[in-house]
Amino acid sequence: MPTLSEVARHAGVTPATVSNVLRHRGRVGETTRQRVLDAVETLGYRPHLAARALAEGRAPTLALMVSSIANPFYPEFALAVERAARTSGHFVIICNTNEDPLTGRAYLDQIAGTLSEGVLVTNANLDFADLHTTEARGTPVVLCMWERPSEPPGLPCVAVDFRLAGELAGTHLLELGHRRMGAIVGSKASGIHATRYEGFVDALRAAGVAKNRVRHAVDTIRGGYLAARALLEADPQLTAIFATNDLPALGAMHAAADLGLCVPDDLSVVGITDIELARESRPALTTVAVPTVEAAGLAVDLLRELIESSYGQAGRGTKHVPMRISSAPRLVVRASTAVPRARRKAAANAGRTENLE
Amino acid sequence: MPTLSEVARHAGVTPATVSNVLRHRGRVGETTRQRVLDAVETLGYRPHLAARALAEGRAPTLALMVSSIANPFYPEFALAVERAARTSGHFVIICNTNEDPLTGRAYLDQIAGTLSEGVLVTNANLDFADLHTTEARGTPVVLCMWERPSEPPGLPCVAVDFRLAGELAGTHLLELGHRRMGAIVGSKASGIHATRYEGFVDALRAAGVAKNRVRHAVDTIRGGYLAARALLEADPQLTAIFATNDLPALGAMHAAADLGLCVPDDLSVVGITDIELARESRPALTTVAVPTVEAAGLAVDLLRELIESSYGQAGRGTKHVPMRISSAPRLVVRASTAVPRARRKAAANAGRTENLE
DNA sequence: CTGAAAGCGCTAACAT
DNA sequence: ATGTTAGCGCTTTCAG
Repeated sequence: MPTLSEVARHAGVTPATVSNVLRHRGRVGETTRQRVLDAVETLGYRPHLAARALAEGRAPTLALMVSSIANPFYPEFALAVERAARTSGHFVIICNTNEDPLTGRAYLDQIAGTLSEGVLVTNANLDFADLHTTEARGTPVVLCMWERPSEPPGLPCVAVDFRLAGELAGTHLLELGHRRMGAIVGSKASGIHATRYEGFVDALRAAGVAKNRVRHAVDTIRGGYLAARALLEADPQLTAIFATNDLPALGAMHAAADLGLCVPDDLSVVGITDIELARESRPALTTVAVPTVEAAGLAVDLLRELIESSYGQAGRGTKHVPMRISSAPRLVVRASTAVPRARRKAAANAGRTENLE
Repeated sequence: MPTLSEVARHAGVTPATVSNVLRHRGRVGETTRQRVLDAVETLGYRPHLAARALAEGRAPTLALMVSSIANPFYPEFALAVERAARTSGHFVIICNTNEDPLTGRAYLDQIAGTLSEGVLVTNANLDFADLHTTEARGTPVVLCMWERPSEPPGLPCVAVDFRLAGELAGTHLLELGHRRMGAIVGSKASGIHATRYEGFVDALRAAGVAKNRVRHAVDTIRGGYLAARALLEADPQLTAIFATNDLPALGAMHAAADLGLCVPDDLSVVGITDIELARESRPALTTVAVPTVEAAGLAVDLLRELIESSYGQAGRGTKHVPMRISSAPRLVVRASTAVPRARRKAAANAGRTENLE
């Protein structure tokens, strides 16, 4: 592979000049510029990114920490992150922590600041102390999906109002006439979904509805399935189930099917996130859409800014921790929610009565 | 961040020695070794990967080219790749081509050999010429999921016998008694699924069954849905549908549902791959499982070997192109396939008759 | 067993 | 407008 100096020699200039024309820095005469470009072309020169990284003191990569890329939310998010990262010439290294804080730490220790100039963190179950450490070492970190805009974490982040998401789900169910509902709260270990559930409960409480059973579950279709079955067996009168994530919501639909319940007529189901699968399920899942792509963009932008401003390096301690807030989640009504059957009958009767009048 | 020399100074030795103890190279006295280790510990030294990459002439990353990480197969594969890569100290940079050869080329041009010492390629719709170019420039490339073990491509690869996968699917349907089947062939553009379909057709042909309608589709649930509807509308007598991938197969199930057909009683559906969703669908999808994790492991191993042997750099042209073959795909019977209804009735009648005798 | 020295390919002040 | 000169942090012969 040709190097800068070879190109320089070929063009009859010095490496510095070549570097300048390539990076649009400094002033370079038009003729030499052309000569250099030609040399680059004929030699097929490509800058050596590792060398450049060393010289610049910054590698053109971002580390994206995820718990497991196999969870369908992450790929969608990762794709958005990659798109955003490319616009600033960054590559993304994908780091699966598998929910293991030690794996996460190992990643941070190895690449933060040495191969990546920034770290993006999703709910990867990382140790916050480790994140602070890497930040203290000079590598900016941003949390990509903070759940509580009202309670900033100690780290730069992009917050999404997940409490509102839960509330919207609850309100929707309430408006349809549901009064007896179940809730499936995912990610028990990390407790990260608590906020969503709070929002849901708030909605019910505001409406004076107290009937609400909860069940924790792992954040998968299967987890939701199991939780929903338990919920439905404990209280067969439930007319609706809210899940803090789409995957468990999908599982709840399966559980309903297995119990001979028809969704949405016998049981309404609503989730949160709006992953692609939500659109593709049968019936299509009503869910509260979270601005994933937007959040990814905001996160990358924020990280980029922190990098430029060398956040963390300078006056540590006194600076305020930036937080960006994404646009609000919004309800997407599809086919998995409806007026509960009992109500519908009542409404039908009412209608008939009216007709008779 | 502390550097090697700082550690050296702190330990009263030279950088070379520190490097040696850290990399278990060269002979170092036990006492100095300990001293160095202590210094590393107290200073919190972490090797600068970019610097090391430059000095060693090789960056510790692998580029994984995928068409779109949002397609659920890729995350599963990517996860396996990352796991395998880590065992040799490699990080993985995820490169979404979005099916665009130009994007793919841009990635290759930028990072191959400059930030990544190897490239892993899935069906990312890359230009083979570009791959050959990067190989010629000295960066090993391996194709991760070559579909025809009998026809090696010109590049190192891991092959999976996808013809057999199609055949297994066909045979399964045949054995259940299906005679009138439809096929959904995905990824028309790249033609990559043709082999799977061939296998399917071979099976039918061998059984003397010619009834088989084909339809091409994009490789998504929606694509499968559309194709299945078209198939079923064109020939309502179809008792089974084979799809060259799980996603379209899932879509076919939805189409059946919308047409009032019960899977598997009215229509059997079988796919290929066995992505996680196949286990989670309702009914669970019968499919031909492909050894994804194994293939990922083989691909990383192969790539690693090529890197060690500096394949491509030395005696170009005369070498033979290595190919690894994964274990065979195998049928996983779940709930989406069954004996066709007509047959079942016949069998029932036969049974009754026998009983009467 | 350890140190000295050169250099990986590039960038960045500073000179000219 | 271009050239000079130092490194970036690490590895790696080759001496001692």
